[in-house]
Amino acid sequence: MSTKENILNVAQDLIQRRGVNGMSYQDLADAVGIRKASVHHHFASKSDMVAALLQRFNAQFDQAVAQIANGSASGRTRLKRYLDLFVNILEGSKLDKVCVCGVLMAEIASLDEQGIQHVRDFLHSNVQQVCKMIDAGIEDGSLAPNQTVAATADLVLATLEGGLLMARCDGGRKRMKTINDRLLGLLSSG
Amino acid sequence: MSTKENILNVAQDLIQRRGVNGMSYQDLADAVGIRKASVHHHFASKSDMVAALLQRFNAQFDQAVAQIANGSASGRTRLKRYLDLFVNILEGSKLDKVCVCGVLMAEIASLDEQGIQHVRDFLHSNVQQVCKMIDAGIEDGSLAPNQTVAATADLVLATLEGGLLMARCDGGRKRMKTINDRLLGLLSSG
DNA sequence: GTCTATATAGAGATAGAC
DNA sequence: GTCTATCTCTATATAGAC
Repeated sequence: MSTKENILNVAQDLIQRRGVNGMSYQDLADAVGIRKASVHHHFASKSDMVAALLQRFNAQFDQAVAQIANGSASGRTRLKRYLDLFVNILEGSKLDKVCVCGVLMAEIASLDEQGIQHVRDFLHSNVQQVCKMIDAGIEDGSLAPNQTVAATADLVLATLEGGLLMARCDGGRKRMKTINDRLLGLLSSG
Repeated sequence: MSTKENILNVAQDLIQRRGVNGMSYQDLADAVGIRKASVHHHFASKSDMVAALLQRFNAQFDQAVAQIANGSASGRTRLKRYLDLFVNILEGSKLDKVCVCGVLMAEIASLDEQGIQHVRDFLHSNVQQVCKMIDAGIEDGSLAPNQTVAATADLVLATLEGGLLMARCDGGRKRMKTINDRLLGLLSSG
């Protein structure tokens, strides 16, 4: 793995645990095993680094979500798998991880326009994909029909982002699963 | 208003907009119109200040919530009023505010044990009160019966905290209202 | 691509005068 | 209770040698 990728991996982990403002070039250098100046060689400024990280994260996450959204399972099953994506961000560690974009939404004032746009892209892309899953679920009868699919998708994403923060703070993976089960129950048919 | 209260007011505003790590004693001093050393006179350390702020915030919020939860309106109406409490955190300004505890959940790694406990207290207290509203709604028939009231209350809080972050990032108050309407619709009877 | 060294700025915090 | 002055540490960032 290249040093550049290595830096991004460490940066993502630290951001998910501590936030952008809680992570420094020194932290990155220490974790990767190089010097601060070497980190600057790969990413001239911190906002450059955050932008590169978000671009990569969005691409990776989009791919995982697309695989679920375009699957052949029922809409409900696809949605369940999507919810599990977020549960699996929590590893059960002491200072656990949450969604990258969840953290950055809370620190949005520290981002430049490019960073903010990446976070907005994450939201937009995810809402769109969740809409597709819900549409499929209504079509195949596994999810309850409703005239507000976009609002429902927004609700799903809000619950996931907020649920992760809550679960990390108190209750862990178990609490996150409980919230997701309840959400899926409310959206299911029958 | 005392200088101490003044500092807390400014601190709360800044934390809601920028986060704890995005706010400094210098920012507070500038906004209040005193010097950094004077801020330290009132709150020796930053974590002292955050603890005092959270204690005050929880007490104020608890009171507002209790007034709603103990009201005579239907459970559904009480829940609606509770959701509106969160909508009203957003003022429609450029860099808008979100829930204090929503921000701190994202920055939980920067808090000491006392601060973390205050955030947990916020969650616990709010979940409890939402449970009361849901119970009342089931009793009076305005909300749909379910065997998982605690999980539903968790879902409500997760949606509110995540919804605020999303709405501030993109869509504003309108988006927050849409999410809350959808949530209330899913929980309502009939 | 990595290093040492340094510049510059800001952070949280303290001492002591008024 | 507020001030000036200062301490110490850490932050982002750059210059230039290897």
